[in-house]
Amino acid sequence: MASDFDPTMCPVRNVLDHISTKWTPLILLTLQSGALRFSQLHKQVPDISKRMLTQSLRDLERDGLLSRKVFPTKPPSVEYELTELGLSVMVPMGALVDWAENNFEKMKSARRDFDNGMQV
Amino acid sequence: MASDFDPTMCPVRNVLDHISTKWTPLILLTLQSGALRFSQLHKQVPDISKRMLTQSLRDLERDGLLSRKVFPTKPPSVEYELTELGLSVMVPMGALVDWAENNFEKMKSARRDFDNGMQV
DNA sequence: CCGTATCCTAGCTGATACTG
DNA sequence: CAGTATCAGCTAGGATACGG
Repeated sequence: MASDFDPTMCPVRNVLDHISTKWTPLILLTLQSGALRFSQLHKQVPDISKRMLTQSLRDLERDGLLSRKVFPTKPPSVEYELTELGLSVMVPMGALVDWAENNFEKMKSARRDFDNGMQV
Repeated sequence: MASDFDPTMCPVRNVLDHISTKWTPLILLTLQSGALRFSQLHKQVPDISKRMLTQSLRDLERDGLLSRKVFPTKPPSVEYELTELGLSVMVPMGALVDWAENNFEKMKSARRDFDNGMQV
């Protein structure tokens, strides 16, 4: 039953795995307002390391969600910008973010109740 | 700069971390059509282990996204069902799933191009 | 300024066996 | 049927140092 299932063929799993990593949503969200350079992103996405920022940006570029433009200035500068595909994913993801902001308190109180042994 | 940021205070991070685990979206999606028993879920969510199913269900229950009802029959049966909060998150998440299904091919071809060295 | 390379650890995850 | 317990492997992620 389960063995005839190939995870790489499942769009839901496959896509969600790529946009639901620790940093990906925050990066996409930050770039939604417009193109940013590496150092700007590093400042605006709290607590991310350069290593993870680079890796996440590469993954997103690979998936066609953002573009990377290198300006051969001195010192070099690199700009990241959402592609059409990247902008399009921000519609549903934006809705999810809105949900998160609107229902965070409900989840917190549900957790409090559960932890206090309210489960019947 | 980054040190004045508390991840537990960030709704986006906090909520997304909980609904974007490996199994959570699939479980929510499966329960969207109605209540299911543990064994039914185990069959319908491909490749999940009992261990992970139990753990994911507990987390979702703790966050108030689903309810757990035990029927003291012999042998016991347990039903899981989305709460109002769980149903409400399926609106944006359903949109994301739709996006995933509609844009999976685009992502795959973007990846192919990238891997073939098309990056300028 | 924009990365890469290397090492290292925490915790997620699966496999397996057992219980009420 | 619906879990729990235990153990081991893997890998995402962080710290640090270095390079173009």
